[in-house]
Amino acid sequence: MCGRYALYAPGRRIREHFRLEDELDLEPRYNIAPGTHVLVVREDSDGRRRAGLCRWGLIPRWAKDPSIGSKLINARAETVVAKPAFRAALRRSRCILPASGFYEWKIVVESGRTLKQPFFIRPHKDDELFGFAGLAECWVSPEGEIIDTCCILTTEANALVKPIHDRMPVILAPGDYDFWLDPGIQEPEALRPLLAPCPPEQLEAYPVSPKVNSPRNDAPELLAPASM
DNA sequence: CCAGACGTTGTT
DNA sequence: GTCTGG
DNA sequence: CCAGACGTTGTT
DNA sequence: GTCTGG
Repeated sequence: MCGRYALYAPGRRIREHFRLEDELDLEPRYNIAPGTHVLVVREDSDGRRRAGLCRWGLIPRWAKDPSIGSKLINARAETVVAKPAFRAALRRSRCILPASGFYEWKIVVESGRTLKQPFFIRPHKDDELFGFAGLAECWVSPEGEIIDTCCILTTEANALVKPIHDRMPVILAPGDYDFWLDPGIQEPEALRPLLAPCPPEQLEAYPVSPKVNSPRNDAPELLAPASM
């Protein structure tokens, strides 16, 4: 799955990679957790790519209780087409979440004790960026409060991630960004081929300190390789 | 038909 | 144990 | 994902 | 809003 990630690339790099119209000024983040505001790339009505912020945790339009958002942080690519909670967003409101890397926890049973060892998974190529496939939805509370929300699609783990965890985020090929964001594509089955696990050669993984467990710890040292 | 859920992950 | 918040 | 709270009443 | 279960 994808329940924690990082985005520390300079705004200039993010802009280049995602071909954004506007300047970006972002603080680097090493520990992005659900429930917080995250950067999303969308296509506006003029076909231009725009960056925005959404709360991570999708709240469907029809929800009366926004706390459902804390459960809808991921959508399974294999079943997303059929799920009422994601159906509308998949048709009309796809987005991409820029990332410098993501965390997965490996369950390690050692002398009878169960430990969860966090790993950081990043592009194998230095300075590269990930674009996670995402869905967005705008929720309006009964009092009229507007909340932009999003979630991240997940898929089966590829060969590199599998020893750590059996799920991983959908990492789009840059050549697929346009198609994924195109609001004209309303036939969800046409999007299927984009949602495969990315090639393992594009990734590298290494263990990091359990300091990352604490969602409020956002220090750059979280990226430091740790021994297991 | 209406009522009630609508999700993923991991663990048992 | 289970839900909420970050 | 993990961490941390999880409740009501009455009083300040 | 839309699907599932009764």
